[in-house]
Amino acid sequence: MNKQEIAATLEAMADLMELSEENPFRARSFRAGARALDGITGDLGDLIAGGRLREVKGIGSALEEVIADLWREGRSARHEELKSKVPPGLLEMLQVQGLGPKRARVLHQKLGICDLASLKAACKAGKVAAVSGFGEKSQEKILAGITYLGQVSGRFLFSEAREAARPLLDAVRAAPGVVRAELAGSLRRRRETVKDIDIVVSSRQPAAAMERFVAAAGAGAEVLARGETKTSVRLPRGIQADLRVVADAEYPFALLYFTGSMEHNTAMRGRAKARGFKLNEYGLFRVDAARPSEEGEPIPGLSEEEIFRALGLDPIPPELRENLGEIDLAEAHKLPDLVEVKDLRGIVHVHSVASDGRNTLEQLVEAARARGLEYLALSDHSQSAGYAGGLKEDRVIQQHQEVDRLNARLKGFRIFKGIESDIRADGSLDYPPEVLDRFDFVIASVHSAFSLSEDEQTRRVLKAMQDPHCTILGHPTGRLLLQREAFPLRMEEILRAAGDLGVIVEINANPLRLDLDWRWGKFAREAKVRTCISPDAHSIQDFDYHEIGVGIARKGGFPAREVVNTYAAGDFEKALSSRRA
DNA sequence: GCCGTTTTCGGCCCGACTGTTTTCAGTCG
Repeated sequence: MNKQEIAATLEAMADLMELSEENPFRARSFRAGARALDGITGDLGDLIAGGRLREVKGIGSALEEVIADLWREGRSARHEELKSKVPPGLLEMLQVQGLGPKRARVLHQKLGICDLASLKAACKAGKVAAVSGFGEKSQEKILAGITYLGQVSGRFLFSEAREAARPLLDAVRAAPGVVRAELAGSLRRRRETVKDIDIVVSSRQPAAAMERFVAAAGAGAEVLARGETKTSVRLPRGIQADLRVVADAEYPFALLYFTGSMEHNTAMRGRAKARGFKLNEYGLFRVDAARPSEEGEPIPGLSEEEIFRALGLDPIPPELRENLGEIDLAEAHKLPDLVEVKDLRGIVHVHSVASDGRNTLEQLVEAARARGLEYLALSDHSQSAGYAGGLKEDRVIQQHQEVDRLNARLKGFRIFKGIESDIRADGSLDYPPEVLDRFDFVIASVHSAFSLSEDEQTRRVLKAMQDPHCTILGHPTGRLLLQREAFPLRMEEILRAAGDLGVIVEINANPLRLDLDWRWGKFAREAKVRTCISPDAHSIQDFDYHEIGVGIARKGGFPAREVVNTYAAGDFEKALSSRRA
């Protein structure tokens, strides 16, 4: 098994432990172990062989043994034993919202329910409502949860979620009594995909804010919960949106709490506790050591930044609040500088209607200018991308004439002539050299043969980068998980080669972003890789993906030595040409 | 099961909401 598979197995084992009513803290340890495994840099095999796995915080002797077994044998006796105690279908039942291990177990014992299918049948037959501890409402909720599971995979693209969130946030901000309101959660952290929309608001009239929120969600939305401080709705397109209302004095604490990942928050609370505080979404309290059970003295008037400082930390930007090492960096005053929206000068990797984009070149230029950008690096699909209306040579020439006309007319804005050239299965680019010579830059991307082995895929990409025309390596770790465009690649090798060759590597909407940042960050810095933040935009709306790169790429070298689209147009052009020189 | 500027034993983040109860357990984030 590889590292990811082992982590997933540990999570499954934790579920199984909860289903079989083992010590809940043991289950928690397995979950922590899965996360710890995820955060390991370097080769897991080396750690295991060297007997150094136990040095990883959160992994002790029991987990070490299980992980080593899974790594070497692909199985663990402990896992087999757990599985033998629990019917396999019970695991999938935990995915149903509102159904946890305790109640899943009750249903199994009382009704013999052992999977989603039998659960659905029992609900329809009204048997679930008759079980003690359940009722009509529970039964309905479970049924709705099963239906929902079948409809939605559960995660949404950043741009889609942000678009859905905007009217909700606007409506809440306009509600009477509202002081402050902001997006929180994974949207504020700018994850490429998010599970739900979180909005935090401070208001003197909570009910009014809830009212506006529900109204803005529209008639097609389903209200999932509505209390005094929290309202949850499911929007018609399936995204859940949560609104939390707090008093204004509590706002920074609520924003902090609802922005961080669960792991980050847990770590922050643990840190607060270790320092004699209690941290929750309402405040930071100084705990009296003599009377630890009492509420404690709240520390008034802190901003979000000051909360970090009170805990001995530099303020951690939302994009980093994932508990992947940022707390240690903040303590050591070593947080990296992040690229901000205002740092971006140009937009790279954009498709127009000439291939499979939805906007004309003029529209794209206007949208880029409206965002204050100074240049646009145009890259329609190349000729072998028949599925996407890729450009044959004659259309390339035609497009270049159009770009020349526009550039002559535009003041203070520049369009660069590029192409997203398919990397063929054999690693070659799909135009002859004399055509590739016509472009200011060439993005080489994989769009086919995703099922090649990691070894074959790596060799293929390495070969494409050898071509002197290759300026930029397009979305090297797969474009989007949701579009199933992902492929295995040995990233360290790729980054090293890119550094040596002067090839710019795209960072764009990418489910492996954190791997790039944290796990390979040190390596990439050593390899001196240049990157560009790319939205791989197929429409003006996709420009939002540009902002996913914000907070990722580091100024002056983490993970990249340079982020080329933070440069002015002239320097960007030099960065492009430095490859061919 | 893991961990230790409280501890090698005894803790382990914490609060809201729901549905089912008549004071609370389960679930979620």
